[in-house]
Amino acid sequence: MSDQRPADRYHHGDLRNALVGAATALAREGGPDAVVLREAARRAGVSAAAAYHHFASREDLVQAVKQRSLDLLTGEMRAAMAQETDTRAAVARPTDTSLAVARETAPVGNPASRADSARRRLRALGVAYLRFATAEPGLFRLTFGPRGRWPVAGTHGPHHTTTDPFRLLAQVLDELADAGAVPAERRPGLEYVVWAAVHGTAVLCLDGPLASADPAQRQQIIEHALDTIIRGL
Amino acid sequence: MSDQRPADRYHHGDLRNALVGAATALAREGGPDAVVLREAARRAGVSAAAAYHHFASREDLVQAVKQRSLDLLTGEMRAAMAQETDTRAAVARPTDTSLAVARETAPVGNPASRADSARRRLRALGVAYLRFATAEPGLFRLTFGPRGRWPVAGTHGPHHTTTDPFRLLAQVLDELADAGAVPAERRPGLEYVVWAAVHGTAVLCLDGPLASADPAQRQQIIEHALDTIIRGL
DNA sequence: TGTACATCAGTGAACGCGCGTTCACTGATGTAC
DNA sequence: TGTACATCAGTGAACGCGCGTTCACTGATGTAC
Repeated sequence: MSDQRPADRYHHGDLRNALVGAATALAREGGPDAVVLREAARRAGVSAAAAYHHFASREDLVQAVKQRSLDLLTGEMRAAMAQETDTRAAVARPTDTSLAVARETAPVGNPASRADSARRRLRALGVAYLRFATAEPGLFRLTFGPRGRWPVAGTHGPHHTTTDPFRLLAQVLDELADAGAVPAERRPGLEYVVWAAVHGTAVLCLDGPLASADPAQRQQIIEHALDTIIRGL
Repeated sequence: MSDQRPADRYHHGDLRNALVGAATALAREGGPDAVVLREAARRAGVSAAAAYHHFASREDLVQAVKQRSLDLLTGEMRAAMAQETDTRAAVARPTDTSLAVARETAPVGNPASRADSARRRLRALGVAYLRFATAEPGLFRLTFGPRGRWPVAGTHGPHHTTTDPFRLLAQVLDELADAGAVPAERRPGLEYVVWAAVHGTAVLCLDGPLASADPAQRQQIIEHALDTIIRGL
């Protein structure tokens, strides 16, 4: 799937997408500062001015890239969580292959096993987040830099108008609280605490002292961090 | 103390310092991208070319700002820790006003009280780090951005050739391990785990979803995060 | 104490760069009749 | 089915911007004799 326009056509047909694609590639290669409108247009095989029929400004284009990047992360986190849910469900009910999210299948088993399974899912979410960060450092820095596109909680009730990764995290923490693995008084705001710890680990791996560590050591720290967070709940 | 050169003098006398000072002010005001060599020279009352007698390049100047910023953070963390040490020492020995760092006065009291006091110091370090981040977001982003000036552990033995904040953290964690509050097998790499959690909290407060939260809520999350980390050790 | 001179730390003008953005335009498309 | 025309999505040249950096230079300083 090339973003390049076919040479024989005057109209591109899907230029907006092509520009976002090219800009995303730029971000992937060089992070936030590498997202250059003129270069994205060049890669799409189009004049720079053409971009202004689709975006009000460079910033507008960058926003679109951030959104696309966040969508990618969301997809991976959903997949990681669904897989963990499947695994668990498969143990209990071998024939169930549904992709239903955790909440719908959670109230199964005794509290201890429910807590265990929620902890596994929480860990899977963290692993997915960190995998994305290390696999796509450019996109990660763009999405979570200053004026980034952070997932945010909605203001209208729980699990409503909420961007997905945040919602997934909230869901798992609710399960842990329901199973008694997190005292009720500690539940409020816990999303931010867990997120901060995982995000900080990503930053240390990408830009911090762990950037120059060898992958094995990095992986060890990641495990250590996830263990510590879960233990601290 | 103005960085501006006295109008009647041709030679500045302390231009290098003045440039770093002006550049630091720029970083304070606008973060990494705001550190513009020409503007720093302007503020120092000097031509842009003059800067090249003191720095090889803009990047060189930026490095100096990063170092200065890290020194500021180091100072605040040392102070926070010394104060917590003093408080503790004052309880035990009211007349002792020395600024000796914790390690030198640590082996006092039973393990439980030593652990408690180390936990208080760990918390104080975290609070100081977060206070710096929120008080100086521009410097913080510069110092801990990509290609930042991260404190790093030295390679020659423990607590050797180590930048200070890292060393302080390692010290407190050693105390906790000595007091039995951290199982020995979990001690290696724990600096990075704790640092990641605290750093992530800072990022969420500066650039993330907590940036738009009111200070009271932010403070609450901070306390929650520190509690969770310490509990998870 | 005075003078010649090397050295250091400034000046100001200029360069090239690549960017975001605007402009008047033109080619292609599709719809009304 | 053909034609007029509005609309949309491109072009390419140009603009201004502020930056980092270089250059040949000059004023101030301090040291050797």
